[in-house]
Parts: sequence; structure tokens; C-alpha cells
Amino acid sequence: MKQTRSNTDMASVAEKAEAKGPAGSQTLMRGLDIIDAVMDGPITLADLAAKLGLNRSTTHRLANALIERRYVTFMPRIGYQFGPKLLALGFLAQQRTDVVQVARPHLEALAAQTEDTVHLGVIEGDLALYLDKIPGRRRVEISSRVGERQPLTSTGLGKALLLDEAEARWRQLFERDQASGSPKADYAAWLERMKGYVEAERSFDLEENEDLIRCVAAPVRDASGRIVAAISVSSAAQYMADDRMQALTGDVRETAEAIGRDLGWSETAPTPRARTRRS
Amino acid sequence: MKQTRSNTDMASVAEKAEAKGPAGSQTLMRGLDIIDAVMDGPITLADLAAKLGLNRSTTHRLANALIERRYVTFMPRIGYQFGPKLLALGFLAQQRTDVVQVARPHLEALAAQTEDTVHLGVIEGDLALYLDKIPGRRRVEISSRVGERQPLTSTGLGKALLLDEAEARWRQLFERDQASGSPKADYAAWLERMKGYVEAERSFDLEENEDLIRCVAAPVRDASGRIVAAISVSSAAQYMADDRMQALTGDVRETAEAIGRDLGWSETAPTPRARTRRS
DNA sequence: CGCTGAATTCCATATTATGGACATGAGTAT
DNA sequence: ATACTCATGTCCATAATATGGAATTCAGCG
Repeated sequence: MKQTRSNTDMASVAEKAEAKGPAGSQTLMRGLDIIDAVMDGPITLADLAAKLGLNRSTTHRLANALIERRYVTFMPRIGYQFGPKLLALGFLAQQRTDVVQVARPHLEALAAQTEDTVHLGVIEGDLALYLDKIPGRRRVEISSRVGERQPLTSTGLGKALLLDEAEARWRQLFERDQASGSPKADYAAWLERMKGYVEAERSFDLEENEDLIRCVAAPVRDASGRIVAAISVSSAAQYMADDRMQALTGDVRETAEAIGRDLGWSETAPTPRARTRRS
Repeated sequence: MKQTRSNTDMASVAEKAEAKGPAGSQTLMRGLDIIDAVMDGPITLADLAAKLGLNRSTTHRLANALIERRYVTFMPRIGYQFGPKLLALGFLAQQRTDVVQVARPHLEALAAQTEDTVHLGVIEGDLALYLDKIPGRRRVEISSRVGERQPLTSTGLGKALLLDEAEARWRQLFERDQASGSPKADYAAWLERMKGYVEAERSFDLEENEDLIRCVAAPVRDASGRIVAAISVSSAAQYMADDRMQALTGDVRETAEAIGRDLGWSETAPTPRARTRRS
């Protein structure tokens, strides 16, 4: 190598650039960089080399290795593109991904940090289904149980699950939930609060579902950007003053996003905030 | 390196092994081997090293590079597993995959080889929708047009699309299609033929839809193993004697499978032949 | 409290990846 | 036709990079 080519020298040129890795795997890292680069759409060899800050020759060799493994495709006159292997791997991975298992460590961390009870749940039909629960370290017990179903519109978790839904569905569920007994609430006021929750990508439960229990919840999104689950931190109202709820928002959202990332979600993902308000 | 470690020496040990690639990217290839190995389920470092036929030290370094990039996950007491990056890439890739575009080169090759008209189609509601057509080199013209819809039960393409459906759906569609005019046919006979098509993963059209036009069709499966499209080779009956239809079966199925592979399908894929016979 | 079976770190070595230069090929303008 | 351009593909001497054996740490377990 005639020219000393240090990674840091060219860092300014490279876009995604290599976080140099555990050192001793430059070739692998560069190969993965190529996969990333190629995901932005068809690209020519020269552009690819420029984007990665490496020699065309090197880029060509690595790209061809990826082509042979079907991670990348090359079409003359078009350029390098993602390959079918990614479809196969993605599907395989999706099949073997279980929200509960993925979320566990994150929920435990959040519970340890807040000392309160943490829940994980999904939508099942018109109800929220609790999939997991890590009890808090406080004397007050939360009565929820894994496997239990709760109304969507009156629990923090449920409302987080509904954040992407159309207003029509909100109304429908709200009326259904109100019909079944619980203390009367005003739809207009509820709607206003929901709109605020949507903006904040986080919801509250202010003793609506259970007296003296308040909670902060946030939705979990998968690779498609869809809400596939939600998490919540619940505690007795005495530990959940308004300011604490505000303070918890950050932690809860961060945990929800961390779980999402483990499900393939990324901020720059498809349908990042495109609310799918149908019917 | 004290010990001469040539790729071919250890090829007997390695399972998936490296198809040595374009030489000059050993590290990348080994990294990709790790991804493959890890997709079979959680695995310890030692087992991983054994499976790939390389040193634990090397394996560890490469695996960690992949972990940093989120292609692989490590959980103590469990082992190395696929990582969330594969979910993200898979989803991204799926979003940008278009059957027509992917199928084109394969259809052209098949048309060139057979000299007959080749079609690509999908199910739309209760009909087969033609998405692409490569005209044959024979004097006889096939009247179909891209964008056109045809009955599912009387065309070769349509029957290929139905190969995984439940018998109940077959009957329902058959009766609906018969109602709308065409010459009467016997359901029992049709059913028997369909069962044969299912076994052969290929269907025929014996002048049912259009007089003097016969065709051979096969389904295209994506990464999930589901039938997402079908292709057919059509020609005038004079060029389509029974023996030629049998002979074409291989080519048509191979082309359909090649398209499927470009859509992420693999023979060892989930739901490979598990017929989803519901309702 | 010392095993056992794992992951992780270290470092001298030579194998592997590198990139400059050159070759080829397919459109396109002349 | 013929030269030009912009693209991908190939070669090979060089040195930087990846390698793996050995030593180390870590976490359960008996």
C-alpha cells in the first residue's frame, strides 16, 4: 500500500463511515458498510467507493463477494442494489422474534430504575392484553396479571397502543368501553388528551381504570414503524405526582424505543410517523 | 500463523463452508458464514467456531464485529443469535421489492428459450391479474393484455395461483366462474386435475379458457413460502402437444423457482410445502 | 472456595487485503 | 464506421491486516 490510508483520514469523506469496530475485522465492517450504502437505492461502483471512502478496486472486490452471497445484486446500467438474501434473512428473523423475550431485559432495567411496576402489552381484538409484568419495589401492589385483558381507552397501556389509530376507531372504542360500567367520562375531554398523547408519543393513565393508580405508557414500533406493543410504568398515585409523570416520560419512551430497535425499528424507518388514519 | 490453515483443508469440517468467493475477502465471507450459522438458532462461541472450521479467537472477533453492527446478538447463558439489523434490512428490502421488476429477466429468458408467450400474474380478489407479458416468436398471437383480469379456475396461471388454497375456496371459485357463461365443465373432473397439479407444483390449461390455446404454469413463492404470483408459457395447441407440456414443466418450474429465490424464497424456507388449507 | 466451561484479551507472525495501473466493454456522439 | 466516455472488471507487488495459540478473566456450580 503506497498510500497510508487511515480510517480517520477519510472519515470526513465517508458518510456512514466505519465505527472502526473491534479492530481486526476491517474487511467485514467495510462489507457491512456496503450493505448499508446499497440500501439507499441503486448506486454505481464509483459512487459506492466514494461514499465509503475507499478505492474502487477494493469496493469492487467486496461488492462482488456480497453479490455471490446474494446480499447484493448488480444490474448493468442500473447499479448495485440490495439482494434477495436480505429478504430471506429478514423473514427468518421475523419468524423467530418474540416481543416478550426481546422486551424482557429492557423492562427489567426500567423497573429497576423507576422502582415501579412495568407492563408489556399488545392489542387483542378490542382490548389490551398484558403479556408481561415486572413488579415494582414499592409496598403498593398493582392488581394486574399477565394474560389479563383491560379496556384500551381507559388504561395508559391501551391508549399508547391506540396512538396511531383513526379518530373513528377511538370514538367507537371509547363508547364501547364506557358502556361497560365504569364511571362516566366526557369524550371531548378524552379526545383532547389523546391528541396530546399522540404529539408526545406517550400516554398517561390518571386513575381512570383503577382508583389511586396512575401510569405513564409509550408505544413500541417494529421495523415497519407500526405499533406492535406498548409498555407502561404504574404506581400508586402518591408516588406519581404530575411532575414525576413528566419526568418519567423520557425514560419510558427511551425504553420503548430501545425495544423497538431490537425489533428492527429505526428512526429513519419506513412510516416513521405517518399516522395510518383509516376508517 | 504457526499452522498453515488453508480453506480447502478444513472444508471437510466446516458445514456450510465458504465457497471461497472472489478471493480477497476471506474476512467478509467468514462474517457472512457466521450470520448463516447464527440463523439456525442460538449457538455458543465454541460450537460456532467448530461449525465454521475456524479458531475461537477469530470467530470471537468476527462475531463481535457483527454484534456491534446489530447483525448478531449475544445473550450470556444462551449464545449468539440473529440481531435486529436483519429485521430492519429485511423490511426495507421487502418494501422496495417489486415482483414485476424482479421477474422480468427470468421471463425474458424463458420466452427466448421456449419461443412461446410468457405471462406473469397475481391474484386480485377472485380473479387473476396479468402483470407482465413477453410475446413469443410464433405466428400465433395470444390475446391477453397486461392489466387484464381472467378467471382463476379456467386459466393455467389462475390455477397455479390457487395451488395452496383450501378445497372449499376452489369449489366456491369454480362455481362462480362456471356461472358466468363459459362451456359447462364437471367439478369432480376439475378437482382431480387440480390435485394432480398440486402434486406437481405446476398447472395446465387445456383449451379451457380460450379455444386452441394451451399453457403450462407454475406458482412463485416469496420468502414466507406463500404463493405471491405465477408464471405461464402459452401457445397454440398445435405447438403444445401433451408431451411438450410435460417437457416444459421442468423449465417453467425452474423459472418460477428462480424468481422465488430472487424474492427471498429458499427450499429450506419456512412453510416450504405446508399447504395452508383454511376455510 | 477451588472447579469447570465459558467468553475475552494479547501479540508476534505471515497470510490476506489493498489499491494503483491497466484492460475491457457498452453506449453515444462525431 | 470510428473515436470518445463512462462504466465495470482484472492483475499483482506490497504492507497492512487478520490470524490463532496461549494466557486471562468471569460466572455459575459442586
